[in-house]
Amino acid sequence: MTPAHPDAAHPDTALSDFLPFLLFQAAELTSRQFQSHYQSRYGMLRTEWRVMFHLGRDGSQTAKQICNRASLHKTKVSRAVKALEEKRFLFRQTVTHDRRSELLCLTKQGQATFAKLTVVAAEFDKTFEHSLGVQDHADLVSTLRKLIVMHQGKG
Amino acid sequence: MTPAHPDAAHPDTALSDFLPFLLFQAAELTSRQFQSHYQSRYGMLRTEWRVMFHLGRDGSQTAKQICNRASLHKTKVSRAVKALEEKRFLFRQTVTHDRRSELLCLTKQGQATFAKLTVVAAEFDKTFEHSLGVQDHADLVSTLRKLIVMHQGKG
DNA sequence: GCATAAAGGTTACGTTTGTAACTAACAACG
DNA sequence: CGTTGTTAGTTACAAACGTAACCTTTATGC
Repeated sequence: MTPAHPDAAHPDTALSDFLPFLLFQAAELTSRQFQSHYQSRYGMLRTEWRVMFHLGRDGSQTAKQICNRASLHKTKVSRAVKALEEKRFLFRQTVTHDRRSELLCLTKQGQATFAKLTVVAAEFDKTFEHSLGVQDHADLVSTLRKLIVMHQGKG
Repeated sequence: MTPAHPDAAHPDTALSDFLPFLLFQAAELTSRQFQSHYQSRYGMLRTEWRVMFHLGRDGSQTAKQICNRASLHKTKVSRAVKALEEKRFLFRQTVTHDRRSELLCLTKQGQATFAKLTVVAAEFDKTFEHSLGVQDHADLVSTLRKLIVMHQGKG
């Protein structure tokens, strides 16, 4: 249909693909497909769902911890927390020994919503396992984890 | 250091991780690290570099084709093209048989910049190959390509 | 041919984002 | 203690983004 490489110079050193682009594209396409589940039903934004996921999975924690674990910028987290708070999905609990940071906790409603979304997310994840195969899916997750750890803290 | 899972309910069905998040995190961390190469030296934005990459790799093509191949929204591409044009990295060529779309072509300067950036990108990609191992790196690329193809056109 | 619909792009507008500056609380050191 | 520096988090502002509306040009139906 589309003629490939109409006028590109293709030396042997050419880059057939750039990993960051592939990652971005895969992330974007898969994220978009799941978006409707939290956006239309609960009015949540992507970052809000991400923050909720971390709170639901790892339990109450400070904003800073979420930043580190999810590689999210602190202003992004700050705004998502505010939004989730206004929607009564989480509340803040002051930590006695350090009043700079607050412990973020899911409310009953937040926990319930997390539970529902997690079920859908797990099903969504299953579709990857199904289409890629269990082994390739596991390998992908494992490799991505390595990549993330390696690039953590490199600014 | 940080106590894990202070108060999370963890049934067997719990989702240990969500693939879209892993993809996003990996994409974000790796993209950010490469950003300086095109941003500080050439004043390019991420989407501009992406558009230039596609033009350099696959040759002159229309905006629509870039949208499809890179999974980028048409307004994003439109703005990136405009910016690249103003920086004299590309020019537009009207296609005789269909005056709605224009063929986007890299200028000499654009080609030169692409060539330089591609070398750095290839080196950057090599670091992945080195840290993950050749086989795992190849598997990752292959799996990501499958994922992308599968989710292409699912809106 | 003329009306209608659809495709390729651009523009307008409101929302989201990132950078930088800021506040408040703690830590270190004299 | 008091000064200085650092950390957690918020806010201000400008840049970038997505949705929807728009303008052209091409395709379709009659």
